[in-house]
Amino acid sequence: MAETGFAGFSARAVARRIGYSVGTIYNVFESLDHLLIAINGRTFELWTAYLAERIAEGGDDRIRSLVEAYFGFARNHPKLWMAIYDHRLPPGMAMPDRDMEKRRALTRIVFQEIARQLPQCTDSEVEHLARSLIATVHGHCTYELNGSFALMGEKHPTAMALGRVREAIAAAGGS
Amino acid sequence: MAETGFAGFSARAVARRIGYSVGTIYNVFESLDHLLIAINGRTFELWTAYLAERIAEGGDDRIRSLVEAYFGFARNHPKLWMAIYDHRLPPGMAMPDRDMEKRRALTRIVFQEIARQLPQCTDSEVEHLARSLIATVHGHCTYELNGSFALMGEKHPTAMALGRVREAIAAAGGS
DNA sequence: AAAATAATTAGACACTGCTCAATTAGCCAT
DNA sequence: ATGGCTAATTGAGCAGTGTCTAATTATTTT
Repeated sequence: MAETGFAGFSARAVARRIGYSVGTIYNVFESLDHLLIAINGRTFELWTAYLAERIAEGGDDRIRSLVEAYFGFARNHPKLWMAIYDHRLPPGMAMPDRDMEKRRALTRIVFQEIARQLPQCTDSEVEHLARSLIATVHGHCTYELNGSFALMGEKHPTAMALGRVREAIAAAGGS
Repeated sequence: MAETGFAGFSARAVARRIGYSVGTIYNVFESLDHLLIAINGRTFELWTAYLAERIAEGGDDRIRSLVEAYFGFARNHPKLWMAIYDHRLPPGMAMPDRDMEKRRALTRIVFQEIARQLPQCTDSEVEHLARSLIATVHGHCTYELNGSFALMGEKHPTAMALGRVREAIAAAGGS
């Protein structure tokens, strides 16, 4: 996935490279969707670990560390990162809870850091804001990776995202 | 595209429904990518027209009209809207200028409205901010359409996006 | 060594994007 | 009308895809 990207990914190519036949993959994974969920779940774990480490080892400006680590992981693994959002579950299918939890773990890190900046806010307020800020940074990150920002001549997407986050935290009464 | 979505879209299905064979489609469009570019180009035109109309017919709060129209179009045509971002050009291929222009037209509307709120800012400042706000709203819209916000229990994505936009304009010295 | 279980495979099915020689349709001058 | 020319259209074929299953091979247990 990291090499081919979502569009070029196929179960048959995986089978070839691991030296098994297609059938074996379908014995291990119920369907291609399940394999993709597993791959994206792993990506979420890597991403979460990367965020945690960069925040811990970063300086006092934890929000800056968070935003830059968000971008950093996506830039280091662009195809893995994009695959997370390229894969859409077929209508009837629900994501297994184990994989949902991997996604929540990343969200929780953001909650914690926003809460730290807004000690006077309720949990509910923090969660609302955190979700909005995740969407904000996600949007900037998407435009960076798919080349839209480059096409528009935008050279500092990370700084812009950080600016938006800072303004929102300030508006909510944070530091 | 509006019915099947990007993943379920195929040239053969198009051929069946227009009563032609596959070959004809490939005589008209150089490749499937070119057909997808044409479809997404049309979507951009529809979207731009919708934005312009809603801003013109909306009230004094033009920023609200803009953000709500951005979301509104995506909600009215979720599969068409998502197809814009689902389709990625193969590495070597460049987007034809006629289609690039359709995308710029939408961006220009946002520039104009941001500039209106920030008469004291330079064009360059407005363009930077506008790009960032597009990314911000895009992120919220993506999370709404792909169900992430619903999963997280977020009920007012449009209001959140509008809030972020308002804060950013205020921080830049706008009204 | 035999029986039972688990792992693995190859092939078939229906689908995909894409190409191209062969056919059909439309038009125009004789 | 007829023949000739061009433009439009076709569908079979290629290599690829996800998915399923009967048959085979490995492994473990008895």
